[in-house]
Amino acid sequence: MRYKAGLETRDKILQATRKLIASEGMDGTTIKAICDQAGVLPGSFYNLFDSKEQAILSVVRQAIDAVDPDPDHLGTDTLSDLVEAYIEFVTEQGDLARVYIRLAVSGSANNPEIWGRTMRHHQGRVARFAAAISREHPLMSELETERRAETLVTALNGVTLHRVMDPGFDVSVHARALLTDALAGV
Amino acid sequence: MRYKAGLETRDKILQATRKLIASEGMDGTTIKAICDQAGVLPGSFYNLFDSKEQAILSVVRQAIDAVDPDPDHLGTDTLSDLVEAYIEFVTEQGDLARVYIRLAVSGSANNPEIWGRTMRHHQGRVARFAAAISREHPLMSELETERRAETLVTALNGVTLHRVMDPGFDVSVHARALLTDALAGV
DNA sequence: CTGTTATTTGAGCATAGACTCTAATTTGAG
DNA sequence: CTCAAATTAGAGTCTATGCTCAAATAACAG
Repeated sequence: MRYKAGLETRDKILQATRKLIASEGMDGTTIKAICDQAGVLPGSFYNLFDSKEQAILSVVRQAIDAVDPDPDHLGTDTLSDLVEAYIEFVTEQGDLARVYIRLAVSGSANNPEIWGRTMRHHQGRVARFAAAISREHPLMSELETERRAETLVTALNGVTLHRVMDPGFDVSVHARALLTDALAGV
Repeated sequence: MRYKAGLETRDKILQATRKLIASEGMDGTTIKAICDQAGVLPGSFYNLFDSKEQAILSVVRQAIDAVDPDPDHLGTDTLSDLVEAYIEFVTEQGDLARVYIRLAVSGSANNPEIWGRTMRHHQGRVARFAAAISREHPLMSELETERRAETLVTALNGVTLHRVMDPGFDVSVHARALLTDALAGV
């Protein structure tokens, strides 16, 4: 892939794949469906991707990146910043949020590649949350900080999980409540 | 199906289906895999079930029933009882917990039957949690009670979601933390 | 323009999956 | 024991899916 046309086609295919994973799931996303949606024929698909799995992995990477735009930036985010960023991700990028949740369930089950990625991402995320908590509560033990961060991150994913099922579910209310509760007793 | 042999075969098939959904997911669960695992041939399967979907739905029902053994019993459970029961379910019945989480993601997406069941179950569960909160905090407004119940139930599902990915994840610690936090600021 | 390389086309292959059918076997009520 | 009904066996059908390939077309560096 070196010409402009190829790059555009690649993009159309990835968009189609993303939309399909979000609506049909990983297994329900077929080559035919991707090609129809992208307005492309199988030959073109296989000119740009080695396999269906490769296209799916690209979308998986997009989703993970979208959750945590800058995972190494152990910066000055407050816990509230992190939660608000997550709320925005879930509400503004519905398709990617769906992909993100499906990752954990369908993807991780039988694909070690996806499982590894997801777990590493989760750990990084917990570390980031823990750092924020630690900044706001310097006296809290490291163990306690870590535990609170992990509880919060998994709980937030639960909220997203429910949102994926029920589009009317108000993510922001429940996510903010989790944030408040998480540090209420400190 | 009226003879004893048929009932036993039916049972073997459902066990196999349950195990397979837990390990491979709904789409990964094929007739051949079910039959191999159950030690049965396709002809027997279709003598007892109309379709693959019917077998899956039976297991789905099992999973939902196992989460909330007695959903109409708006009894005297405390919130802690409910959380502990859920912890036990997740840790003691790993396969069904996996099925339960997959329900929400893979199942609900394209199967209105499963989606409806899951949503109804969720509502019932939230109501049960809300009733327990209300009993323990009679002065709390109904709206607030409901919201706290819903946050807690979805957060607990998030903990289960993570446990499904990482068997080493300590459900009880995080679930109990959610319980404590949920009412810490009251 | 030209020639090389990238891209697209679309028919086609191989495999796997859901499900069917008929003949044989087993069950158990009377 | 008997016989109708239930169950099992297992080969076979049909469709969908992932992927390939050779030929035709488009892109673009020089």
